[in-house]
Amino acid sequence: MKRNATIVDIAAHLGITPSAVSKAFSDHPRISAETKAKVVQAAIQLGYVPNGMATGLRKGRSGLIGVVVPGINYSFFSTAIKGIEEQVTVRGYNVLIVQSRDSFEVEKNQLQNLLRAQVEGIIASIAINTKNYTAFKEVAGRVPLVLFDRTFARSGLSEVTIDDFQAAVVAVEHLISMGYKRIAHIAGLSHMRPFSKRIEGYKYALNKHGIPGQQEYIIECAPNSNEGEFATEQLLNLNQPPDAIFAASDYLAYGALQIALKNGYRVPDDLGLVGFSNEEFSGQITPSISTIEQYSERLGSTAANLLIDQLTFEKKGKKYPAHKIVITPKLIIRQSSLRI
Amino acid sequence: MKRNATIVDIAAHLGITPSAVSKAFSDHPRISAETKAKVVQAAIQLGYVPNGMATGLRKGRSGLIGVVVPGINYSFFSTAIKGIEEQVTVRGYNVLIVQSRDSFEVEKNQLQNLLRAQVEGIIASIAINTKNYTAFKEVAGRVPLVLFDRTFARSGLSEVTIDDFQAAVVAVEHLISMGYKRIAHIAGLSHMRPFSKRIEGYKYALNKHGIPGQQEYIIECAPNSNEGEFATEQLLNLNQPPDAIFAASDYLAYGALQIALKNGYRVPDDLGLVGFSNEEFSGQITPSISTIEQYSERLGSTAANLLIDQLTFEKKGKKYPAHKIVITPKLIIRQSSLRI
DNA sequence: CTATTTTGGTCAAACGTTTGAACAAACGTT
DNA sequence: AACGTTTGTTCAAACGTTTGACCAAAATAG
Repeated sequence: MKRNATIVDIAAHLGITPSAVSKAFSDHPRISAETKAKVVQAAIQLGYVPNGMATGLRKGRSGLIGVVVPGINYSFFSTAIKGIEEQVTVRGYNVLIVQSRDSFEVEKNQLQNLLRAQVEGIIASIAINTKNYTAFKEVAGRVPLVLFDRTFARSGLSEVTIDDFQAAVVAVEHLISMGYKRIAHIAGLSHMRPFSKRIEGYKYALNKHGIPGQQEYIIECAPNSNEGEFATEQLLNLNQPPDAIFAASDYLAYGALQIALKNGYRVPDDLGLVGFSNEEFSGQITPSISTIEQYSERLGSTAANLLIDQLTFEKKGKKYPAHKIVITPKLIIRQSSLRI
Repeated sequence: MKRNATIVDIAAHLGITPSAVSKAFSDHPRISAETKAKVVQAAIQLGYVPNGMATGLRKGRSGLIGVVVPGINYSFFSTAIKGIEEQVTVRGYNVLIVQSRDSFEVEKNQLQNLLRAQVEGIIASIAINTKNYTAFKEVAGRVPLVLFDRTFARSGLSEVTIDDFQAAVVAVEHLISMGYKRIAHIAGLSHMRPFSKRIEGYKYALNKHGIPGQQEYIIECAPNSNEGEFATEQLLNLNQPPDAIFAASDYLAYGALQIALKNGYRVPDDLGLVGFSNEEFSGQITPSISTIEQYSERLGSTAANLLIDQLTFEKKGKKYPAHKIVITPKLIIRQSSLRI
């Protein structure tokens, strides 16, 4: 590994001072065109790459944005990160990504890591078992912070979310319009914001259309297909089993589908089904599952823009109040809920 | 945003010098236990977070590992990154992730970004249209570099791959053992290493079992379901259509499945099918698709370990020769190829 | 031909930390 | 009591870059 050439090497090479070189790079008006040319020449010749840590230290900026998500491999988060990365790159930043692995402790540690790395801002989606926002409030006192998707109830922090309430309403109203009468909801864990909103929306839609809600029609569980199967078994064993299920995730919906088919239900004829998130597979299986498109990539890029806006604003010493941006999701109607 | 407390602030606060504070933090033997205690006290009181750029500059290390992938949202890469992130974190590094968006130009730029950020090593999977490895060779002259999955033919660079050849052999032999006679291959783009290896393995397996290969039975295309559909139409329109297809990706296999079913083929009875990569959906659709598990997370963590090993080695001034690590993938037999 | 402006730099300090050398005070040894 | 050692700290330089102040020479003005 050869030592990196520095501005000093270039200066020595040309018989000028380092500061002249620095100014040449930044196109300073007091440096002659000739010198500038020689400097870039020497730079490529010596394979010069500016030392980001040095410039960062001097200029008080790292050019780094921190991102903390429960897990990068969840397709929702990975596409959100795609959106973040692209936007952030466009605006001249790099992105430092860490995982909380849905653990509060790890999350805290990782936030600390990001601060130590001198990130200029943080975009985060909170871990599933993070109950209070003190750690995040603390962080927000140091660098701009934007939460996305998984946020806190009333934290006063900037956030970008999708309108889970509205999405649930639309999904349920769609089922109602298809003539389903007894609509159940397999919910996610209700202490997480997105899921609680979906529950609220579900209840609201039923109520709005004069359909009595039943306690047994709402089952909370972790959003994976196994739990979906389990929940569906419970539902179908009720005295009055539902004739439609609104599931809080496509994985839950998939589990529901499996159990329904296994028990001889025809989907959508005997049982309507709407999922959530528009996972890759949900459009590809048979019957395809109606779902909610969350625009996760746009969610990411929106969060990135909000953060950087805030960043540049505060650099000018101006106060930037907390913003809440809500993205409206879209219902995708597929076979699983389309009965004629 | 309050200015971050520095070591100087702590020093002033306690009436000692910054260097004493620094030494206290690093548990220097010449600093009294009493002072050390006072320093950590003051540190938490003032909310001190060490400035990574300053320490990095001084110590000549950033604690950053760069990762460049075509796209973070491809499930293969996102799970590989999960593996990388976790391993790298354990070993005290952070990970700077960039996307090449499968563009050679972007890739080059992003590599430059990483170097500027002073990453201590880079883990990369090359863009689809990157034809030569000069840029990577260049990078490898500056920091340790490990390629994974998408690598160059004979670059002399360290790499971690899965045994695509062997995987293809196993897949095709499985089809043969199931009694399929005319086995076609929907391949990826053959200039990419993993795909060319799969083609070789496919040919080798046929040859080994005395099955004559046919040129029309191999179709190269981009690995998505649309292309898979297209390729399958071609195959099924041949005078002698195949009775089994080994597809170089689950998406291709999925496309094949769609077209097969549409044309009245029963899968696996009339047409056997094996995909590649074990994507989320391939186990969930009906019929479920036999496939190859690539252990992408382990691929990532292995690459991370290899890189950091090399890193620590070279820090001691020792030369670390290029390593090639090959992970053996596993055939997962599901409905699409299991005929009795 | 002196005075002023412009041109093209150089100088030095600073960003926050680390680290070897230096040093004063306290202690132990003969 | 003189000397060596240990203890606990301060000093100063360094990492690579940026930037305002400064300066000498050349160009322009009066």
